[in-house]
Amino acid sequence: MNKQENYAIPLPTIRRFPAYLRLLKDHANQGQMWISATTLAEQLKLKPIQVRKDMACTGVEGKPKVGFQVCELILGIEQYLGWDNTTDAILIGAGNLGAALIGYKGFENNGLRIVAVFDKDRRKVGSQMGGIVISQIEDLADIVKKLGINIAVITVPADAAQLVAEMAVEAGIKGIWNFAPKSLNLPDTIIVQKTDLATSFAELSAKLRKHLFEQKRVHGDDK
Amino acid sequence: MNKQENYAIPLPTIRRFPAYLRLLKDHANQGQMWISATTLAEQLKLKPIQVRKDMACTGVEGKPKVGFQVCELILGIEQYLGWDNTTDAILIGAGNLGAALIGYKGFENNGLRIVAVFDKDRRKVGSQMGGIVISQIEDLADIVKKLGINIAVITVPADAAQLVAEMAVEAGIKGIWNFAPKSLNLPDTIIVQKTDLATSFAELSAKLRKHLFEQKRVHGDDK
DNA sequence: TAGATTGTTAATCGATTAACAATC
DNA sequence: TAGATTGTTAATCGATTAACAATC
Repeated sequence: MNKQENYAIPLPTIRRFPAYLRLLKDHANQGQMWISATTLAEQLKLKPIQVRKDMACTGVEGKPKVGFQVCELILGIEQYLGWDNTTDAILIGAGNLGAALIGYKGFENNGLRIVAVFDKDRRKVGSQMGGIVISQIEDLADIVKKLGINIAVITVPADAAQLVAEMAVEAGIKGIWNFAPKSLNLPDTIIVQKTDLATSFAELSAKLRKHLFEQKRVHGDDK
Repeated sequence: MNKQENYAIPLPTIRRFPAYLRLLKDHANQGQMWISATTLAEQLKLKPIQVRKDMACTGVEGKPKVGFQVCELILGIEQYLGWDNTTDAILIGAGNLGAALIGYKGFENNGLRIVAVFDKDRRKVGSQMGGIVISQIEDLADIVKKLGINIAVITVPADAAQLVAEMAVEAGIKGIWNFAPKSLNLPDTIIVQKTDLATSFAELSAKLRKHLFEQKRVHGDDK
């Protein structure tokens, strides 16, 4: 058992892992063997001490004056996230967002493979999306059970989200990645992760507002 | 000047604002005039005290025993985020993700209106995406300046992100919403908000891992 | 009125940052 | 060796949670 399995890694650290991973892979591709926390921090606009703390969570040890072994860090992060193995998942909702996600190159890097796509629109059923034939939603339970799928990605409109989520859970799905702007009401045993585009835009809006406000003050329009 | 302009609202609170907003609008549509923090908390799986603290940030005051006026809260949040007025923006990268975002109904609700779309692929130029004609990227500066646009949404592949971001900044863009999985290197004066799909998936992966680990322990497979 | 709910003040919790000895 | 970098321990900062008086 790894040391870090006992103590939960802070959520902010987990959120930074993917950015580290991409950067580390870039460096690995360029043949770089070692990298320091200082360098990583600079390229991601973080503080070196924070990078060192984050790297400590992976269990990988660095060498003073040299830094960390790039490959070790990559493996450490991938192992922690379970991205070293591929996990099969289904996608529900063959709209624009679903298409974008399937086409999104990142999926492969994150160890997620969409093996079935569902849509309630009969006209879409039978056609392909990213090389995967779209199935009718009535077949969801059968396919999930047959393939032993645990994860569902939900990209249906908000008003359909709760219903398809319940269908997925009924079929045996354990984890849901929800892109619908709707809070899902499911048993506690189901892991739900929401990705809300509006949340991110709210952050931008707040930053812009603050920025404009501060500019105003500097220009003396205010007190 | 509003009281809350002086003190920054916590980022976690800002991140929760969009979910509150959607729920409040649902209630408003159903003709509900008042709502308590307790009810909001229940529906979003938060604690009542947290909702009260968040609502306090909007400057809206509630009535003991009754709760908050739904419309007031909606206006309070929208005003803070600047979502009560429409802001024009451009979108760079007419791929699947760009199409999904333009089609995404949420944009209108968030006061963001895409008025121009750019792509470097000449074959796409001239065709439409969500009712907007795609322009060649060479015209970006002219259009941004002519329309006085401040915000750019970037949905190009990772390796093109830095370049188009620099073009946008050069043209006068002040805020960037970056969907490309690449850390942008821009002047401090530019507000950059990234939306990283892998970040969200990393959270789900960590939760699943923890869940599996705890299940294992319960079943006694591990000390 | 009684009880639910608000808003405020204080306590707790957790993440970030600082300081510094250890080390290659 | 000297200096850059690590890892650890302590301090700081900020958000969440608890407690409780005020109130409709």
